[in-house]
Amino acid sequence: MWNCEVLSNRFGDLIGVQHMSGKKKVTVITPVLKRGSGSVHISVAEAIGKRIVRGEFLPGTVLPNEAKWAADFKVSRSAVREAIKILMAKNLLVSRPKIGSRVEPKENWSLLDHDILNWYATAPNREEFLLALQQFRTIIEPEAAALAAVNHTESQILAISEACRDMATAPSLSERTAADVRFHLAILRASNNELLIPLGVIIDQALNNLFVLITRRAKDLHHAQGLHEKIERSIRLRQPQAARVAVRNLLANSDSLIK
Amino acid sequence: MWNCEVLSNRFGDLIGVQHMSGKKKVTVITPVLKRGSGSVHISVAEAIGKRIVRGEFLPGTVLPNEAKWAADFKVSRSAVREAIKILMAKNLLVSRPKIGSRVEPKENWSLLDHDILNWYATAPNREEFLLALQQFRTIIEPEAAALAAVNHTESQILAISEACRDMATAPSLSERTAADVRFHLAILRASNNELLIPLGVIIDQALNNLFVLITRRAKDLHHAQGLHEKIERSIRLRQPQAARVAVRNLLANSDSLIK
DNA sequence: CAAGTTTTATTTGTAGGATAATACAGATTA
DNA sequence: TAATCTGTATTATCCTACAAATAAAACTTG
Repeated sequence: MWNCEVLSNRFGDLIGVQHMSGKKKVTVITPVLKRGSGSVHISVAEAIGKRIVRGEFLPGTVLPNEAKWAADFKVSRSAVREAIKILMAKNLLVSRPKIGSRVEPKENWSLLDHDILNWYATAPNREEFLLALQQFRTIIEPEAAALAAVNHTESQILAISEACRDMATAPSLSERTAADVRFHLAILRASNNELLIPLGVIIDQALNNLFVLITRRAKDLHHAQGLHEKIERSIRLRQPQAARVAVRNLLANSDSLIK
Repeated sequence: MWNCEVLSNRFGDLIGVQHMSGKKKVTVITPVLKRGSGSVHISVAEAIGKRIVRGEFLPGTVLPNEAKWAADFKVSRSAVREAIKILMAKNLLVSRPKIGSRVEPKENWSLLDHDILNWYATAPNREEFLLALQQFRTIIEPEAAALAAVNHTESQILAISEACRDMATAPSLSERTAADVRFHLAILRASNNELLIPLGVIIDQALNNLFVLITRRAKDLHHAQGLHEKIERSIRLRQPQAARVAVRNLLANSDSLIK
């Protein structure tokens, strides 16, 4: 008689089923596919991708072959192949005939990809990850704001100002966070350097991971709002240096909330 | 009687076949697949991806359906589907039943992806693109160098110094460029912020597009070498501010070569 | 025995067909 | 008119079969 325990992490998604026989714990974990949301190949890509990103398959190792994934997940080989193509496109692995799919060195991963960041956020080293995110923001955002102060168009500054107002009037914390993200993305767009725009995923990720830490005290929220408005005004008045400084102040403020 | 003209761009890859009947030029361009290099689905993804990136299918429009692509390229529908999954993974499009594959707004594209960057480099607006690349570098690289000056490990500074020496002793211009790329990537790694590493594709792209513009005069090369060595020394001696300034000088120098 | 050569086995790559699910558009009905 | 049903086009999924590539084993041959 087998005794099965369903494993799940603190984020609530299923990791697998651990089989036990008496006291002997069998190490084989049968992966379980989270069905229902989206199509099958997306779910498979997510399942395999998460396991790679979490370090279950180290760079250089070859994954089980397509037939095995298909059997494990109880899906067709085609679905597995499409999933693997997705992971290939994100440079998590390369696959060659007879060899199989080999996990690429971490350097090649498209870490700035929306999905990979999400998978990464569920990985063990969360604090370290959050600090890297914030450090990245302090590199990008002051300069983006300075560029926005110089280059923004009329409609772009309108978007920034509107997001800033939405932050002030947001009824809930989650809506405030959404407006916050909109605010920073609007600044990236207003920089009018299209290469900066993909970095929005970093901001999105950071703010949505940070907002649980943000203190709900009205005083702090009011202070943060003032910092945002200072950024908005500097950009609107086309003062790049002031914008740079204002963004640095804001980021220093949220950094202080982490530590 | 039909008169066909094979179209190719200045990079030598085939774009399509333009059919002509007398003086009436038919606008339909039959896509041609560049076979031979890599697998079919990769080629298909590249062919479709390039056409999207070049603006042939504007954001919001739906692509021809899978059966049509399969017929046009004379490949199986499975191959087309795998190609489309690749483009989905890079956020160029979303595909849903009954709707088809719709091109995503440009904002969502993973522009920092290696492949997309390459496809982008073959698009019409090259000069603009190069300027955006260089602007991006001036945002990232000074700060990366400053971080590297603070955080680098022993082996990391060794890699930087070695690449710097390789630049000086490189026998050919292409080898010099390769060492140049290695140098800047080594600095990104030495920053020890893993989110910065994916930005290496920007540097790679910039340098490999720039090197055709670089004057071959020995004096200029010697000057550039001095600028690189100044960066190397500042990082090695753990002087972040000096490193920042040195990188800015280098980038200003290469900017002057463009204009 | 050593070194190269051929064969074999394993895995991904490609093809094409069958069926299901989905979502929009238009017809039908209350 | 409004709600519901039905048709239809398209992707989603699954399946089977075969092709191509290549690592490893078996086999020559000097």
